[in-house]
Amino acid sequence: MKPETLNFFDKVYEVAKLIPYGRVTSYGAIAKYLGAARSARMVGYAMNGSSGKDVPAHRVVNRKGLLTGKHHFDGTNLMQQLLESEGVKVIENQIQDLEKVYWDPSKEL
DNA sequence: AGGTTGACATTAT
DNA sequence: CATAATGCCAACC
Repeated sequence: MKPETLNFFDKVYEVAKLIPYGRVTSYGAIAKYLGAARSARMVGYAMNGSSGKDVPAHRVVNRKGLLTGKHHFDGTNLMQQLLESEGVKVIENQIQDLEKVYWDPSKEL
């Protein structure tokens, strides 16, 4: 039986799960890796269904390194807490040393 | 079956 | 160089 929508979303989940510990990536990077470079918005949309899955959505941020999606999390600063817990410095929803923790699947993979 | 929305990104002013 | 507006693709209602 089909649990849920098996499509672009699942692909996004797969990549999100591949994000190394203490590392972050941007929606556009994942989208590009999937071949949908212009579907960056879809990636974030897909994360909406990440709830209950093994997808570390807290490791996915926008191109600015800003935790734009923290609004969708359970708590208010939950996302930031998770990132800091992995060694990623986050101040005011903004990731510090983004260039250090940035992980591009298209490059690393 | 169609219209609107969306956790972004890019291009133009 | 900084800010603003539009575009994209696919899913959701």
